[in-house]
Amino acid sequence: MTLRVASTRPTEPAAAALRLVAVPGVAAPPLRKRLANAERERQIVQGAIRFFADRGLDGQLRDLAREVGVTHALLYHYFPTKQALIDRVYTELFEGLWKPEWEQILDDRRLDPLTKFSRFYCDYAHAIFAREFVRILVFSGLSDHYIPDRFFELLRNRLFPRLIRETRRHCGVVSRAKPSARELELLMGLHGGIFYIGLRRSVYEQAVHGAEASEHDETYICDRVKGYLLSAQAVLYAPAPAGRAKPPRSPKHRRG
Amino acid sequence: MTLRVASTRPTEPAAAALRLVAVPGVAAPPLRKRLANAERERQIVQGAIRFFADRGLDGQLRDLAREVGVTHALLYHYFPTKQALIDRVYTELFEGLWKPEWEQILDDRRLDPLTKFSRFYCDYAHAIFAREFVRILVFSGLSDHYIPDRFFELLRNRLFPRLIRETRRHCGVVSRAKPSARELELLMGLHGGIFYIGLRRSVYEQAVHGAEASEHDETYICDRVKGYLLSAQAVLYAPAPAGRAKPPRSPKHRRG
DNA sequence: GATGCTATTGACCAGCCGTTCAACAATGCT
DNA sequence: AGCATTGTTGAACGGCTGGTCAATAGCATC
Repeated sequence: MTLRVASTRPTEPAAAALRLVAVPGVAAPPLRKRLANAERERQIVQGAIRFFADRGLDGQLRDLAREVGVTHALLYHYFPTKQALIDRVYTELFEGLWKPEWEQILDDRRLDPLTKFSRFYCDYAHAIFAREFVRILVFSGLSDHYIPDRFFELLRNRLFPRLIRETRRHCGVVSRAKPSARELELLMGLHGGIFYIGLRRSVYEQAVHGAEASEHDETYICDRVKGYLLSAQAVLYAPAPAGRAKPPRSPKHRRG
Repeated sequence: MTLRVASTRPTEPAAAALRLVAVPGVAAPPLRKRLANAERERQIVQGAIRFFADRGLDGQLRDLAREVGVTHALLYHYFPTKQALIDRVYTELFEGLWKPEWEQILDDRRLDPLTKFSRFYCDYAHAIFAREFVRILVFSGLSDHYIPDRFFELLRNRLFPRLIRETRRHCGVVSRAKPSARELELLMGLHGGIFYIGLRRSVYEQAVHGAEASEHDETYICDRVKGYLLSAQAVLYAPAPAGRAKPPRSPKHRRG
């Protein structure tokens, strides 16, 4: 609370003047400023994104308002209810997330699959690793599922089919069959492993290896992409060798 | 609320008798039962694990109490504060999680790296994918970090070094050097990708591919393990081929 | 069956939180 | 300068929530 003006005193003529005196050692109190409707709304939404990403969707409106520098009552001038504000945060966060150019890259006939995968995942990671997005995605997943539901729908429809297609192409497989569960699962290994980077950073806040690797993301991602394409070749589409594919013989090995 | 007894009426002699009449169509109200201290405590802790995993650590004690079938005041007979109960849930969830046999598997000199990886990750996945654990891990990560901090410490100290060692052995590399960031990151690709399975199931609650794959986890995990070891060989330790390793040439390619 | 121990409860408290509203004041218009 | 518009606020309300406590009642023991 940076306000130093006696807030209990009810509207006193001197109050307005008092607001203008600079309190030494304290940031200038945000005096009552009347903003354009759209401008203030933008402020609130941006503040809400940061706030809810930090404190979760259960964060208190009074705290959010304080961070934005307004009274919590003002929030109700712009949004009828807290849920409406959250919904706005959701859509704000969601739209503008998906870049159409990603699909262009993956459909570009001049590029080979490895290049497509690498370029796409480097850029995708860059976009997806925003702290706000990762955390609200997870918060939402733990409660109402709104963001994950929409997000996975996007992935399922626009991304995974293309990636499987390119995987097959890379491996010299010609097929337009629906991606098999096994193909998808191998891809999910790559995809999930990359998302895990964002999870470690924005949720666990653990730097697993010594360096803060943000700078080297691309190297690591390219490593993984190469590895994925290589293993797809060997694991999914390789002609079954004569030798037995030694099963792991785990403790319980039931098969439904 | 299944209680049909007028709860506003203050202690009336007939109240006790009323509790015993079965209300038709409603589950018999849990009449006041006096349990052994340890037994009730176990009930509460188990209930709390399920409850907090579902509703998050912000869940209300009154709701938890209702699920357990007691009054929320009783919780304070066993735990001095809500945080104490959460701490208990944390330790309960955490201890008994790590199986020493995992280290035995990875250190077993009679097994080859592929077998070690496969057996370990199949069993690890089986243990780690418990809905309660995954969700509380994430809840905790989003708030106090207690569980992820401890969990990653475990992974960093007991698991990753062994896995890197086995990776090198599989690739015919002899070195006792500290794992490099690049080695670790490739491993994190595998590890995170596997954890992502649990995330999809217990947090997003999205079945990415058609089938509910719980039964086939082992197949998919073995695929990924094979792929990882293969790619480690090719990506990390392969003698650099004469040809250029085509860089992905992403839009922004700055290097701090 | 009486007694003691304590597990269990209902009632209560203080503070928190979403929501409402009348009053106020910054800005634009005339 | 005066006025209308409306962005902004303080105060209040009702329900929720963690926590407390005296009173009650199940169980063991004799």
